[in-house]
Amino acid sequence: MDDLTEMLKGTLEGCVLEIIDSEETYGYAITRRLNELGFTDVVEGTIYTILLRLERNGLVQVTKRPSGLGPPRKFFALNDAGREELAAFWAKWEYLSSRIDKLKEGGR
Amino acid sequence: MDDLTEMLKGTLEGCVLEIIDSEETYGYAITRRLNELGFTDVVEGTIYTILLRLERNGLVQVTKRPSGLGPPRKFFALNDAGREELAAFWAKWEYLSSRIDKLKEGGR
DNA sequence: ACCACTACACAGTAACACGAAGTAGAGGGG
DNA sequence: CCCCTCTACTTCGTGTTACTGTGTAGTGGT
Repeated sequence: MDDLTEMLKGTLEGCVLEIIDSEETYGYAITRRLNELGFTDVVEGTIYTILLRLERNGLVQVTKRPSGLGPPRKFFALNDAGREELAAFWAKWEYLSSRIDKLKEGGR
Repeated sequence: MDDLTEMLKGTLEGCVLEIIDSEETYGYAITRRLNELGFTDVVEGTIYTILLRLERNGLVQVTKRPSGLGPPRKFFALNDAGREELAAFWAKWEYLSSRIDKLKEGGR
């Protein structure tokens, strides 16, 4: 699938929140997971900027743990604010995708 | 619905293409149509920049016609390139929304 | 004269995903 | 022993996009 970057704006962060919510995990693994899920072109740099943003906005709790096969990992878990943000994201997605699908079906 | 602007990036242009494809129309009317369809916060300034972009990218054919109740209108119609772009947009939307819905259903 | 509605244009802003480069740790092959 | 690969995180700069604000202009109503 060719360039999805513009369409991902605003949704990729929500996807990251969802993944973190389903399991405490770290940047590199999140990137791999997204690649598996069909977001094939998402690269680490993108995810790390999102994770730093989440941290800066106080939506996640961060724990550093040694890895065994590389540098230590920064594990992320959602806090209450993060779960609220995730719920808000899904509400928006629901709203937007329903409108767009309706538009696609020919309008009214 | 609170701020959808980030999520609209990449999709709003496609919505405009779809509206133009369904009927030759002009900026002000497109804005009103989008507002009706639930994109309540979309304003004219946004649509005009999109229309200028479409024109610059050679996706539309433009015709100026007098209005009768205001300044002349610039009517937009898709050309072949525009219809191709629209098809590509829907393909991307289909792809992305299916992946995100799958992620929402709990992943795998 | 003033206001409301229609209609378009344009300069500036903020947010976001991405690319590129770098740092660092662990393990394996020649 | 050095190089390469894979894991893992960071940071700076870039391009695209939607939005905001402001301005212009035409028509009709009060």
